[in-house]
Amino acid sequence: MTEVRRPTLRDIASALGLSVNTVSRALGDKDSVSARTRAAVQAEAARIGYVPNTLARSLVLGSAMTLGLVITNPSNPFYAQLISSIELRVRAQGYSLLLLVTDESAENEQRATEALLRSAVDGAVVVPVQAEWDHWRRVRDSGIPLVFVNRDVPELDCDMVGVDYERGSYEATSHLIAGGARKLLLLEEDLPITTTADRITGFRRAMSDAGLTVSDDQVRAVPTKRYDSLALPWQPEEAYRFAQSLDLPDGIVTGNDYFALGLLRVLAERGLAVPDDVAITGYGDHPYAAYLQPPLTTVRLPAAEVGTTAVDLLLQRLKSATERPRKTLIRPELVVRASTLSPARL
Amino acid sequence: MTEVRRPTLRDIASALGLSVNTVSRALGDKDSVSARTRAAVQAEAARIGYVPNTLARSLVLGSAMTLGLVITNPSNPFYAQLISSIELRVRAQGYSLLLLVTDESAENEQRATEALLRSAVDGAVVVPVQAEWDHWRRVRDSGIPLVFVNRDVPELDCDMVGVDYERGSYEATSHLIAGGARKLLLLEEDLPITTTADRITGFRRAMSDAGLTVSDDQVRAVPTKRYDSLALPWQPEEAYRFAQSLDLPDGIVTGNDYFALGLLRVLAERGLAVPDDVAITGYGDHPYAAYLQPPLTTVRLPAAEVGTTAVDLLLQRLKSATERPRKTLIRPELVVRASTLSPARL
DNA sequence: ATGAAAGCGCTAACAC
DNA sequence: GTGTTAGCGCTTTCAT
Repeated sequence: MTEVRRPTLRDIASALGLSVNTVSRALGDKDSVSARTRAAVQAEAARIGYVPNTLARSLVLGSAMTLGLVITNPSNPFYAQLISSIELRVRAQGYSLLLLVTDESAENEQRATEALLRSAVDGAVVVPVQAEWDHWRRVRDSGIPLVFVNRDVPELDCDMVGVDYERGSYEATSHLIAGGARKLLLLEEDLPITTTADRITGFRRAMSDAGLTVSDDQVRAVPTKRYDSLALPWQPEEAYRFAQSLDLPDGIVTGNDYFALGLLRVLAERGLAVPDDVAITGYGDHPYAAYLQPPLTTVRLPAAEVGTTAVDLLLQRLKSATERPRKTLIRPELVVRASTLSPARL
Repeated sequence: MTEVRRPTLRDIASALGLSVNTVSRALGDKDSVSARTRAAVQAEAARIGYVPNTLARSLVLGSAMTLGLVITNPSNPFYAQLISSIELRVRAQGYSLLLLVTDESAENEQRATEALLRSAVDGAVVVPVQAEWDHWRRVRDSGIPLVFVNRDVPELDCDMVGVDYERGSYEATSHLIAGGARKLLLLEEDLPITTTADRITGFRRAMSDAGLTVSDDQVRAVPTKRYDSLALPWQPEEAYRFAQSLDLPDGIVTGNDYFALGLLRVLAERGLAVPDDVAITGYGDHPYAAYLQPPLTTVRLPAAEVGTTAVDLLLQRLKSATERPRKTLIRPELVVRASTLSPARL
């Protein structure tokens, strides 16, 4: 492999006996360059394979045309879809995307903010760890707009796009109650994040609206291994172990599909029928949910819509920093399948 | 939000009555600056919240300390893990990561190479679409080292890290044969990529080694929707539909876990027992595989190892461009579960 | 140990 | 239309 010096504007200029400036305009501006010159420049550029140096361009323009994406865990299917939709939109708008993975670690997040500052991104889409936020204030204060996604940092008053987790949970719970369940259980993640808290709220509200009371042992957190995005932060395994020692009710709402998966095994082992003995709902509508035995009723998350909206908000914010921050919650959709469809109960 | 000018070396210099140069060295170099000056500079830098401008630095140094990752589909769990492991390693080495999603589209890939060239990345880890490769030659020839991952582009003679898909498929097939299956079927993706081809080879070889012949209708491609990374390129649904009209054998090897999922439903609907009537294997060991009914025998892919190795190869290549390209295949692991464990047959 | 000067590749003023 | 000049923020000679 030979060490190659990349062609610059100067190479084109000297080959054609023009000034660097003229070449620059010929390649960029609409007018202020004769058609002949422009054609000659473009021909020469193509011939030697000229590619503009974004670094130099960014330095003078003060913008790198780069956005940051700070995300906790790509192995979570919801976030994977988010990455795809965000990358798609960002690229369509002519920006590049810098990816930073935090693994639910505040320390990693802190380092990520430093990287964002150094790289001088024009803005960032952030799934915050929600443990600390002073470093985010620093980013915002240095003029880099942020859009929080999926979880908010209300202290900072930035744009935010999320999912109405409370509503999803409310609907799943109400659906179970409508199906005849009375003794309900909520199995949640033990992460200190608002998504989890919102689902708990939704569960409680649905119970309350149905005239049912909720005792403390009806809302349970499944112990979770953390800080390892090479695996998922939650596993069917953990829910399986946890549920083995559980006094099972007639309806279970879970905070994610993986929990439902572990649960299904426990129920099978105990010889309980789903949904006739116990009806269950998942959360996330992962690709396998429809193909479980029985197919899983679950809450479908609008990942692509969330991602796209986040990028659009960010780009708008880049144009006008003055508008007030907007908080958007996108409504998830309850997908009813056989794990809750118990004709016997209706 | 106030428009903020980021502090520069000059701000520190003028505040302290020093030259920009001295400040630069105080912040960087080991020596050649008095301890007093260095302390003063660092104090002032911290006070005003100085963050070096990577753009300017990169421009003069000729390296942006950025690597590219060009990947087809983050929603594929294998690639999601790859992204995590690569980002982790890249960041640990002080580099930033530019993410580009191609969605299995040659056109997107072409555009991705332009972005890589413009951004002047120091190198790139690439999961190639394998449809065209002239644009990759151009990237390599302009001095940007590439490491191909999971799929190779042999025409270009770059470093490559992959998975020994043939071996995984060989082992899965041999395992089914050892379990008593004689009439076997391979259900594969219909993507024109080497991973699929390699699995087919492994299947054929295992059959041949067992003295079994393979007719053309024993290797089938499941029709696949493509070009939409917001969803997966393959779905249980597709395999389900396809398998409905299939003459079922006593053992089925699938090219990914999603196919196995669709298959399980078909078998259940036909009243066939797994593994007693039909034994099946998946490919990928997705998080749900162990929790299916029955738990799925499948081939676990060493995603993290592949990702880490790829980054290490790339960084080595950045140091010495002269060594010969290395091709590494990492061995996957057959994970045996109940979908193939049929005591009755042994 | 510190400063002055040059330049990375590009674009934006301003002349002509 | 095109060229000249200046400068983005930083690092690297080379003086002092």
